Amino acid sequence: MKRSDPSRQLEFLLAEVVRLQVRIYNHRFRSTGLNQSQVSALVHLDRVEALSQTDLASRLGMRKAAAGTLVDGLHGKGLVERSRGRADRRVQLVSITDAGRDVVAEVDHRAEPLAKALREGISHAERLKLVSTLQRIRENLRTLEGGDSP
Amino acid sequence: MKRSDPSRQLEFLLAEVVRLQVRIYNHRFRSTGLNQSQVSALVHLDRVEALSQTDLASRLGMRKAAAGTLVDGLHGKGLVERSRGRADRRVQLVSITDAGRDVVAEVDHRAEPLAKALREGISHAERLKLVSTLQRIRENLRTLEGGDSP
DNA sequence: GAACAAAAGTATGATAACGTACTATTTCCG
DNA sequence: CGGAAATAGTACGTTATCATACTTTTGTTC
Repeated sequence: MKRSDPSRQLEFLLAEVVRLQVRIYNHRFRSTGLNQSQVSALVHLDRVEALSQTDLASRLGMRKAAAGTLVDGLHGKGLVERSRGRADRRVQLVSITDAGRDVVAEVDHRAEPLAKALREGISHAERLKLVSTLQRIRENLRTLEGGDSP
Repeated sequence: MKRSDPSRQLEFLLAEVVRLQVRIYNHRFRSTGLNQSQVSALVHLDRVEALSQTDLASRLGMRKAAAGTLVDGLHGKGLVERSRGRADRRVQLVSITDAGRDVVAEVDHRAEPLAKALREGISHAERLKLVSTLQRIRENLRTLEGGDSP
C-alpha cells in the first residue's frame, strides 16, 4: 500500500480530530462543571429508563472502571441515581434524575451553535453517511475487542 | 432541537469510536513500546523532512506541551532527532531517524490486519468519503479554536 | 534602535481513562 | 445440590493530555 493512501491514515485522522473536538467541547462546557464524557453519558441516560454501568461503559467506548468513576461524579452532583438490580444484585442500574434532565437541556442549548459550526460545509446526506460509516467501524472494533479484559 | 438517538449525535459517536480504537491499537502495539500517538507522530515525520513541535502538535490535534513530552519519549528511544532552527532559534526541528523509519515499517506491517478488520464492510469509495468529511470537520474545528491558548 | 507584543518551547500540577487485580454475586454443569 | 466459571462492580497505581504560567527568542512599532 502506498504511504500517501489516505485510508492508511484513517485511524490516526480519527484520533486527531477527536483530540481537537474534545478539547474544544470541554472548554465550552467548563462553566457547567461537566466534561464531554459526562455530558455524553447523561445524553445516553436521557434516552432510556436505566443502564447498568457495564452497558453504559460499552456505549461510551470505555472500560467498566472508567464508567464507574464517571457515574460517581454524576451521582455526586445529583444528576443520576443508582439502584441495585432486583433480579441480579450485582448490577448497579443507573438512571438520570430530573436535575440531570435539566442539565441535558441546558447543555443541548449551549452545544447547538458548536455542533452547527462543526458541520459547516457538510451536507445532510454526507453527515448521515458519516454516522453510518462510523457505526460500522464501531461494530468492527467491538468484534475485534471481544470481551473486557483480553 | 430534535432528540435523536445518541449514537447519531456525531460528536459523541466520534469520541466513543476513538476511545475504543485507541484502546485496541495500544493493546496491539504494546510489545513495540509505542502508543498510538507516538506511532502517529512517527508516520507524520516519515513523510516530511522535519517539523517544529508546534507544527507537529497541530497535526496531531494536541497542544504544544503534550507534543513536547511525546517527542521527548521518541527521542529517548532514538527514533527522532532534534535540532534548533538555524533561522529561528526558538524552534526545535524534529526529524525521524533511520531507526524511526524501521519502526514505522515494522508497525505498518503489524497494523495492517488490524486496519483491514477496521474497514470490513466499508467500500473504498465510502472510506475516501469518510476521510474527506473528517478532514473537513478538522478544518472546522481548527477555525473554532483559533490559536493555542484562548 | 529600544521597548513591547507575539511565538516556540518547557515546567508543573490536574484529570480522564487505562490495566490489572480483587470482591461479590450469579450461572453452568456434573 | 455444590463447586467451577463467568459477570458486575470497585480499588489502585499508571499514563496521556490538559491548562496555566514561565523563559527565550523574534518581530513590530514609534
